[in-house]
Amino acid sequence: MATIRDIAKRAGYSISTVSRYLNQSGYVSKIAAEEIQQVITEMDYVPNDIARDLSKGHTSTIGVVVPHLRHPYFMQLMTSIMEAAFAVNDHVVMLQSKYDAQLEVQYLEQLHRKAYDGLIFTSHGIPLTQLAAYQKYGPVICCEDPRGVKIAAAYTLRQEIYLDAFRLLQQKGYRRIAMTLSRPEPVSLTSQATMASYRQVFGTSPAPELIQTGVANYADGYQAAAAFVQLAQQPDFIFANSDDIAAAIIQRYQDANRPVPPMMGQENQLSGQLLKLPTIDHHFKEVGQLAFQLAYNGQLKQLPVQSEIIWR
Amino acid sequence: MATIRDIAKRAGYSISTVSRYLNQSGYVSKIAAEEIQQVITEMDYVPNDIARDLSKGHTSTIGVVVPHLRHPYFMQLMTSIMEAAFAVNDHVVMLQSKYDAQLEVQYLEQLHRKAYDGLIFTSHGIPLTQLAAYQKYGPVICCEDPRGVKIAAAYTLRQEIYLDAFRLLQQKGYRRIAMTLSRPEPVSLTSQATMASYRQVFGTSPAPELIQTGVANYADGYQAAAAFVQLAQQPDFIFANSDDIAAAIIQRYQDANRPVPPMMGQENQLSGQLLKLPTIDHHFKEVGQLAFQLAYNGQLKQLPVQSEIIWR
DNA sequence: TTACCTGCTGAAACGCGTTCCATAGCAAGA
DNA sequence: TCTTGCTATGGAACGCGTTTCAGCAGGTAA
Repeated sequence: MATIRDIAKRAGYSISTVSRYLNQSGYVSKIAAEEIQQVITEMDYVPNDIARDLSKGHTSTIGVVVPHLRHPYFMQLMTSIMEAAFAVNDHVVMLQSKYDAQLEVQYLEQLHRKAYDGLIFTSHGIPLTQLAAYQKYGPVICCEDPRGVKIAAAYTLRQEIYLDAFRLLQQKGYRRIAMTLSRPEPVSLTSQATMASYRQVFGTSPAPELIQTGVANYADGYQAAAAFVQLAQQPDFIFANSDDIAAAIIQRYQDANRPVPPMMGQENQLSGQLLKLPTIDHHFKEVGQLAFQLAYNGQLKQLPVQSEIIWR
Repeated sequence: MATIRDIAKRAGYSISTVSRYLNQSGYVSKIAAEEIQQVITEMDYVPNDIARDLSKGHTSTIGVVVPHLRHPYFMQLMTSIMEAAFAVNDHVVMLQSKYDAQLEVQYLEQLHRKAYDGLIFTSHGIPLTQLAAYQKYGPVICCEDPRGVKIAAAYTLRQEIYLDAFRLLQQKGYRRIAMTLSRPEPVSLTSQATMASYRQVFGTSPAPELIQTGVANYADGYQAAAAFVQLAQQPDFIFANSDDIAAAIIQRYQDANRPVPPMMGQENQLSGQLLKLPTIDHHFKEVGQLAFQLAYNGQLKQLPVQSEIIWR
């Protein structure tokens, strides 16, 4: 492979001049430019990006940590982050964490090692403070309410929208509300927000038999719904953690030939549109864009985004 | 930031010894190892990945070119490629092409510039031969039948499965079959395979009013279905290019209060399962894995994968 | 005693751009 | 005529690891 030195030698100019020509910076005479270009074409030369990165001290790449891609939440975030990165010619590498603490730390260490210019955690298993500690090595952005932790963040105001949602349900007369959650309460902020909102609106915790945790996808939902179907006293409403999961629950009720309770989902997914389910759109597109901006500029801001209830 | 030279100096050993210690290669005495480790810990040192990449001459990163992420085909491929890359500690960067020739060439040039160790095209706008030409700079893998072009490939045998599918439909007595396609025939190999198979089984091309192109997602499908709904002579079967799109078509028929023709989708998506639609599973998971292997090993093999009709 | 091997270490070259700084010709302004 | 100042260009250091190779103990087999 030809290097910039080969080009310089063959063209009869110095490395500096060739570099200046390549980057269109500084002075290069027209004649020099032409001669250099000729040699470049002849030798099929292109500068080596790795060397350039080393010299510049950055990679124009940001890492996005996702537990997995099954949940549309991550998909939507990924997509909008990519879109934003694309606009400024940055690269995005997807990093799977599976909520594995070791992997998450590994990615943070890679930030330290300059493998990325910044790191966005769409979700995480290790404590937020630990993420924050790595900010000395580069931008680390989380996608949740940092609640006092000094870390860059772009996130939806879940608590607020859940309050609104439960108030709406209360107002519509629902009292016995079943729920699915992705991860149990102490671990997941989303679950925390959901439960806290419920308690605030209804004054009590929901009956334990009305809560199913560990529900992340259609299959989980179908499985979890079995518990609801069996209940002697049926819920009068089901608050699912995604439209797909709501769809799975409906399926299970139908397969069991039982009347399907009214329900709502989240994420405004295709399945919800198909089944005309009410849903909550958390505006993840905006969250992703903001997260990227924070990573790109290295700002330590915290940017909340408003969610939206879609009733249908 | 501390460098390996700082560590060497402070520990009183040479750079080589530190490097050997870091990589657990060659000889390092126990005492040296301990002293070096101590200094590393003190100075919070980690080697710089960019420098390492430059030295090694590769990035442990492969690029995956996707037109967009809306189509689940790309999602599934991406996911399985990532999964495979993850297993060997490689990184995956997602590259959006939007079928833009300029962008595709840009990514190929980046391969030349060593930004990636290999490049997987899940789809492409520029000719396959042009992709093939870049193989001199590194592995370039396509995800379609290369039909004689010398390029690494992992792909599903679409033509075969479409033949099977149309034969099945013929056998079930369907004769007036409507279709949705993502891109018009000369551009898209998938569309080509679909139409060729149709012609081979039924002896003629389908009536033009039964074909809708440019249909890539739910919204497109809903739109395109309007044309079918209006037809005086209704199709007796609809062959959609994805389950989601089939779902959209059903929706449109229902919204228009017209009887819904039987139909099948592709991709074995959630919507298809929900609506109990027959479908074709193209086994993209396997395709993605194979594509990654080819990129990783730099082999110039062509690996076809069998699809599967799921009738329900 | 010579030959050779193993354990351990360091100097220096290498990978390949970018950038700072110095040098120099030449023209316009003082 | 002497400064400035701009255009052009080159030398060399720099970014930071990896790797090759030479060298030097101490030990052992021939």
